[in-house]
Amino acid sequence: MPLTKRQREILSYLTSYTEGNGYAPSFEEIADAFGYTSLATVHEHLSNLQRKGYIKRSYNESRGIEIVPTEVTPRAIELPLLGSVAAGMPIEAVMHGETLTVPDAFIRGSGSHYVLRVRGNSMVDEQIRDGDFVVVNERQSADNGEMVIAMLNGDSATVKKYYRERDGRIRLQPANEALQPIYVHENDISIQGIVVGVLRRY
Amino acid sequence: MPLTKRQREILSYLTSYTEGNGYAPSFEEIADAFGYTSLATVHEHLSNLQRKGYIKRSYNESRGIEIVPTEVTPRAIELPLLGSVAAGMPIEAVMHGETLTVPDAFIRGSGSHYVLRVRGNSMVDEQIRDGDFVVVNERQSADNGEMVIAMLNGDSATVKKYYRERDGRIRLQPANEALQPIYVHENDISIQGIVVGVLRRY
DNA sequence: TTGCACTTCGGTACCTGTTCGGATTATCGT
DNA sequence: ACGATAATCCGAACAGGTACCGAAGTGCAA
Repeated sequence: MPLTKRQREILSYLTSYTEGNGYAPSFEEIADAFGYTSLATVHEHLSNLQRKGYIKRSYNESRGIEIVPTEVTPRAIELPLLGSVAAGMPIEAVMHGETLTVPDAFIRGSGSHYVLRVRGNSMVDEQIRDGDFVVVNERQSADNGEMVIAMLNGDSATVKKYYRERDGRIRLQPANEALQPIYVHENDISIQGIVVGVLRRY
Repeated sequence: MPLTKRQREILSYLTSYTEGNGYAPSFEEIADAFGYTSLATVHEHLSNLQRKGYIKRSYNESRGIEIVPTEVTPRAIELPLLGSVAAGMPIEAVMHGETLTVPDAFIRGSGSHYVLRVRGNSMVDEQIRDGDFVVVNERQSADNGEMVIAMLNGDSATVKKYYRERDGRIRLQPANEALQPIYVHENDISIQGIVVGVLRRY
């Protein structure tokens, strides 16, 4: 049940008053706040709000207005689960339309996003383990220290930390003491995106 | 039921207006936005949108347009963010109605769930770091090896791995080489829930 | 029982949506 | 290519709500 402009104003006055004082305003206070000279006007508005289900009222009770909590629409986005990525392994073929729902707080500004499943333990020291899902923001470039999805020679995708060194040399640093960093020239690498979030299910 | 170009334009105007103002636009506002000189045009478009099931309208009611929730509603749940938990620290007071949206794949069967923010590095060896969000399934008991939110002596909540040893003795194992396990009797501990998921934002 | 706070009643101006007849321009099946 | 159907638009008359008022009524509690 949608509200009119006035009704929305009144409702927001009710919520802010109730939130600030711990109890609902009286009819007279509402009338004052909106410049009404008749309480009948207040009564009518409240009746309409009640009819539309935004508040509940108890008959003839002073300050007997209760705001019905509006059910919040969960803000989330379905992102495609494009495949798996591991040290030295290519991104597997697109899985048949699988998706993962991700809180929208994970999406980073513009650009498209997708989800990959991490295979292997090359990033354990960055607290990413085998089987974790990483949310990737699609990009062609990265800043130092960011975690990137990088493709080498066009056929081998990995997740690594990105460090630009001198003369166009790039260091791809695994986060696992047992593994060595990879050094490549910037022409031999293509950044697929950067990791902006991690999800893990037990 | 597909929409025409014009209908889609109108529908997107409706959603953005409604989202921004908290109430639907009036016919006149719609007419202004699209340069119509007759409200009958607006009326007809809205009738078509209603016939195709994209909006609902109440007869003769001011701003009585309701947008029907779109096709693929992302499957997610808003869980309350109850506070922080750290080694040896109590769960902080309930934060004022903060929530975090979580993919519904994270919820475990029955029982209520909530979210806590992890403070400290007691679980780094389990790939949980300072600042991560853990999804907790509310429970009174746990199985060996599960990660639990445990409260000791009624005032100190921690996240640890749970191991039941003999004679009712419980070992709460941190996942950090630098920290020692805690041994308690099962009577001195209350399980708050078990960790079923981890979320991290970079 | 007295007063305060909410309720009901009648009434008005205006705003907003509805309906109808009509016209032009796509769109689509045959 | 053709005719039917739907979409897009207009203007004007109509109908019903919204937003307000003042005054009298009612229920509850001090």
